[in-house]
Amino acid sequence: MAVGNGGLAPTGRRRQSVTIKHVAADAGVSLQTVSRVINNGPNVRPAMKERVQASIDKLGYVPSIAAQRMSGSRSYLILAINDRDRTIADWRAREGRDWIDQMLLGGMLTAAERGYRMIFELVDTHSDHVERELGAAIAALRPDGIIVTPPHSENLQITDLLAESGIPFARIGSKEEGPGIAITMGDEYLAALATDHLIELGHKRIGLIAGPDEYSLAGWRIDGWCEAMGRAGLSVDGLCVKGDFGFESGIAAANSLLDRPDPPTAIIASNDQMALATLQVARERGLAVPEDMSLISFDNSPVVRFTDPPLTAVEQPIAATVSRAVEMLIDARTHAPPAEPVQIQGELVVRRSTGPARVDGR
Amino acid sequence: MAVGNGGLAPTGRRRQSVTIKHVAADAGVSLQTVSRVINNGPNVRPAMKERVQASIDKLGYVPSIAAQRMSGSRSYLILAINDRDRTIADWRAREGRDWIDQMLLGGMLTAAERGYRMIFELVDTHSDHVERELGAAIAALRPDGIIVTPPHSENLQITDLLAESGIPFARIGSKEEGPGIAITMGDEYLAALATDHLIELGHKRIGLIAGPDEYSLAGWRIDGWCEAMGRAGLSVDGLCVKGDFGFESGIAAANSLLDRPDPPTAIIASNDQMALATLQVARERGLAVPEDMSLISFDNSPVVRFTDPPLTAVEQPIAATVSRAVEMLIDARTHAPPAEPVQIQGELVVRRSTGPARVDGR
DNA sequence: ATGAAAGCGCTAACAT
DNA sequence: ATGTTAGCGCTTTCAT
Repeated sequence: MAVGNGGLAPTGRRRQSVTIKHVAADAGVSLQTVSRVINNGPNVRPAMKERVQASIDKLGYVPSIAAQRMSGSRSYLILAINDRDRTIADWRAREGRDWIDQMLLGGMLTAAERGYRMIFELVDTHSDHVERELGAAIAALRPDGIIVTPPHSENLQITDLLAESGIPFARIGSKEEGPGIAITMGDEYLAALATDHLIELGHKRIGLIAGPDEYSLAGWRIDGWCEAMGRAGLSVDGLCVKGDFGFESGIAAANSLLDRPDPPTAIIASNDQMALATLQVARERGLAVPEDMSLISFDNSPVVRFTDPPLTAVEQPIAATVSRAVEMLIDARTHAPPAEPVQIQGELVVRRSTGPARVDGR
Repeated sequence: MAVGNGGLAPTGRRRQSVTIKHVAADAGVSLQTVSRVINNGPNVRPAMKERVQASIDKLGYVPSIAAQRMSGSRSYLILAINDRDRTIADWRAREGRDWIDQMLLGGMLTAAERGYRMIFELVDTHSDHVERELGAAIAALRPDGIIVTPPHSENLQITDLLAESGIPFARIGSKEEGPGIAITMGDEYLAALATDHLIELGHKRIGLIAGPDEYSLAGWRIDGWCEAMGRAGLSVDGLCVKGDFGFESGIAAANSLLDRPDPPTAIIASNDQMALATLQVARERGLAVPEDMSLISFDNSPVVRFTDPPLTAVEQPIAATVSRAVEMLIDARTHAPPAEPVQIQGELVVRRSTGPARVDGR
């Protein structure tokens, strides 16, 4: 017979079995005191607190988050917003991109530690009803914090709406000034890191397949690559081609790079899909990787470990980033969040798609 | 006064901007009538309904789910429970298992269509505080439906607790009688299908690497294989070895199968991890796949498309299953859910790891 | 077919 | 340091 339900006749409508009232009655105190204990409020004598806690434990009482929300306090909900089309496309493709997984788990575990839960919501970016969709989610849930990812995190229509809602929010993949906590994964540094790795291997012509302008992080990766090339005194002329993060665009970009009279001996692709495409192009052209051409990928989703050869890749620490975002969002109640963009550092995972440049320079 | 935050002074505590009251005032009706319109209740004249709906649209009103929950109605929340250790291990490993992704998206999209949201929760199976963990989640959220996956779906401690809570729940991967909606993915049929595929290719000795007894579905897969072998007049003697769904156990199982004086010419592994292990063992032994040995995997997670060769695999329709579960759970308010186990059919995806048996029988 | 009143479980504001 | 009161936004009685 479970705990709780103590004196309650099982006849009535089945509402919440054990409420704050039961606890108050059991401990012989007022509702308020119980509430204070639950919320670690001040002005409770240790002895009192202990007694109430004992009743809570005994009855197995857990506060209803709906009721907590109602009375003007927290909802204990963190909302994570992702782009609908992109998320569904990835999901359908089943090609092993696991950023939703990483977001969910990174966020969920951290949230759980603090008594919060995460809810995911898909929202169309390119749509005149963004406001309605997002506004509805906010109104329905009234979350205590919201996490937005690219491209939403750079969509002014969205960030303005969030700012107006008064709910703390984190912009992942954005370093713009403005409302909300900006968090990045050090794209510029990582691109430079990847480039340096290739330079150390003796490569002189290092191509970059960039992402679309719509994403600022695509630009930061270009910056990092340019910076590292410049530092080494290497030219970047004609070595940067834009893709759209899709496989097909990667094919085109890789071909355009390799069609040059003086083709790169190494290529950095700004995401896994375009790297996979580049790998295929190399194979079609009879170029061995890494003997004839080195390749580095961005994202490091699981699939790049299973290609032949496994790809050297820049790891995007998505779980850690979302986890940190959740923490800052929860803390925003009490401490003011950092005004400067927060950076969660990724790293380069060296595998077998990168090797020394050929001495003949080809 | 007050569309949105329009007239609201930013001074006061910021509560829900547009409430049912605003709508009632705007439409010049009682709260009750608005509530009836929201919930598609009876006894509202079409004209009235239209007028209220107009106000709702105009003000952009969205009901607060917390308030809806409070007043004894629905919470519009579906809770999905997964095993903590297994989920975290998969996530950390980043080996491309995507069942969480499939669950989340399959469930989330269907839930969203009906105005519901999904929340994920990790619970330890092997723990004396299952009751506390699960009970706390239920008490805090009061979801309208709960989805449990293996091994939870076959844990009596858990299913009993759920039954007692009075909240509709779905047991995925379980066909036991008892409370809750049982849903399976046709494991027995699928195992037979895989076996038949190999038999048609001329294989006579088809090994099975089974899953642990803890999972009923492991048994169903054995049954399906046995049945197909029997139908074809083939012996199963010594051709079934148990693993635990882990890579290492797959290595051991594959070795044990291939060490036989009369080794199988084809192997079915009960999940992807063990299939990957089998592939590695084959490679180590100099067996070409599929020339020397055919291999079929269960689950069809993204990674098996990227191995060399890509694996023929049984597809587990996780997204469809969870989607169906969500639907039945939501419908449980009105229609009684099916008493018989529901089956969502998977399929066999033929790739390049299966081929004709060698004529010499080796 | 509509409205008024009561109350869900909890916390904020105000006592004491 | 503790208790009392009012009310969050909504749905459920129970009128009319």
